[in-house]
Amino acid sequence: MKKFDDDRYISHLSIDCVIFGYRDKELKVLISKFKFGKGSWSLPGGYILKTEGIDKAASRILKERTGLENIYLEQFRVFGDENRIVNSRYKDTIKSELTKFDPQRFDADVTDWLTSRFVCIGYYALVDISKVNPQNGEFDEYLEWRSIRDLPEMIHDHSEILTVALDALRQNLDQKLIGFNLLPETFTMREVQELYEAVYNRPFVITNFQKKILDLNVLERLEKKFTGAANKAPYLYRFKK
Amino acid sequence: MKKFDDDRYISHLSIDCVIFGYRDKELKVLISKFKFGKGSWSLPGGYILKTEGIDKAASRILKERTGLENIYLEQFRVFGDENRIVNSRYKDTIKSELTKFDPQRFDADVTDWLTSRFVCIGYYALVDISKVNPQNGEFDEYLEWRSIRDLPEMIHDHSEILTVALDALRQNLDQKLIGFNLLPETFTMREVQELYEAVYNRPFVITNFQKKILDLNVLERLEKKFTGAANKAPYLYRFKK
DNA sequence: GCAAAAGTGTTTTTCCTACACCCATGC
DNA sequence: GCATGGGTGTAGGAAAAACACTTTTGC
Repeated sequence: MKKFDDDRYISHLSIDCVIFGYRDKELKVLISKFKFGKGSWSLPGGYILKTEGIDKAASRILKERTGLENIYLEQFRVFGDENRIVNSRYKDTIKSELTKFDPQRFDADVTDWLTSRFVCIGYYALVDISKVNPQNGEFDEYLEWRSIRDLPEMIHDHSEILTVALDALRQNLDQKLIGFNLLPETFTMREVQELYEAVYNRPFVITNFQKKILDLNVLERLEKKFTGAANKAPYLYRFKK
Repeated sequence: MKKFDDDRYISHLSIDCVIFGYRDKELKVLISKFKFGKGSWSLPGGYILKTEGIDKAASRILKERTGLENIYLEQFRVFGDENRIVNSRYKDTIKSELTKFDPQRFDADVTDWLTSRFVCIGYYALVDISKVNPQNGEFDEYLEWRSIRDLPEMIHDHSEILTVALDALRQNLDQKLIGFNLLPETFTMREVQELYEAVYNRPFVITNFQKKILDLNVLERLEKKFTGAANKAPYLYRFKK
């Protein structure tokens, strides 16, 4: 394999993505079992081409891992402490494992570049989890949807990045009406409520929740959904474009 | 003068600061009459040392221009469009004027560096305007406090950055109780109200405003302030630490 | 009919707004 | 006393929360 071409990218600047999905009444995050650094977990990330806008770079990185385009994306914070990588206890392991893995592709220059000081722009993404087909990146052993209530130890400051992303999501979910990006095309009111309960980790009163959401006037009611259960069939809704 | 040492800084990454102050019932921004680029206006900004955290860099840049330390600072957005500098109509003028101004300090390498593509981290700062003693930076002809209702044309995308900063301030003023950073140590309730009116550009009902602020329970009431005016003396307040 | 869940309507509470009123101050 | 602005109390209304009730569905 040919040498990793760090020269195409802006140095010392990276993007990390917190990809949120929703399934089984749980808010989930797509994280990567990292090939290097003792098999720790990491957020999907990447670098910015010298000729590429940062939103474009984030979209590209997401496309690579999820296969999806036009994903809902929000920049939420820059992480730029001078020691965030340099003092990381993963740094040296990663460096030596990279070299061992492929000395052609990762020579000393490249591993220095990869493990140097990085300022990281954090983005979070909201996806319809059923549409995602996770694709390993170059540094991923595999990707996995993990519940936000059951997160493993993560590399560098990625746990902190994730926490800040979740805070930002909680702040924006209501205000910007972005929650529907986590649901399929059509959904019942109960599903919306369960999503909110998963994000905020607290119950809502069903009748008031329904009123609140319908009063927003952003949903259109479709036909009923007959599940075969012995109870009244709920309406399906769709987000108005 | 010796050559501008771009090698100390992370390349393609900059910080711009929107410094808010409050005086004469108006919200003001400290902006710089730029020495180059036809004397346009610009936001105070700077670069990040390779060994320096970004918050630290922002503090340093602010210290240089205002003389103050421990300023309230908030990161609010990254501006990373690939064309934000490259396609700017100011780029070529700035480049040639820099060279003419000091060919030793700004040779071709340096001017290329300075006018290359930059990703810019936006910070806003809140200061007690009476404590600021504006200091020109290397590229400033002079600095000036301008009302947000009377802003000049600005270089590159600095007008947009300013607009986004003001939006972020409006979002956070209430929520994070940061407004008091714009006021002196002690202040009357009316002064708080006038500050809010300046920021949001709308009137508040005085009685209800007072109740709202006092109910936050973050102010302590001090002695009265006798102004010599023929009316009841208002209380002074101080922000509880 | 019955259990389960959906959905609607009503009451209660809380919060916000408007406004009337009293208070301190200097002349 | 009086004009001026500071500060408090209260009534009305809108929005949110709590709760009671009706409807639909499959067995």
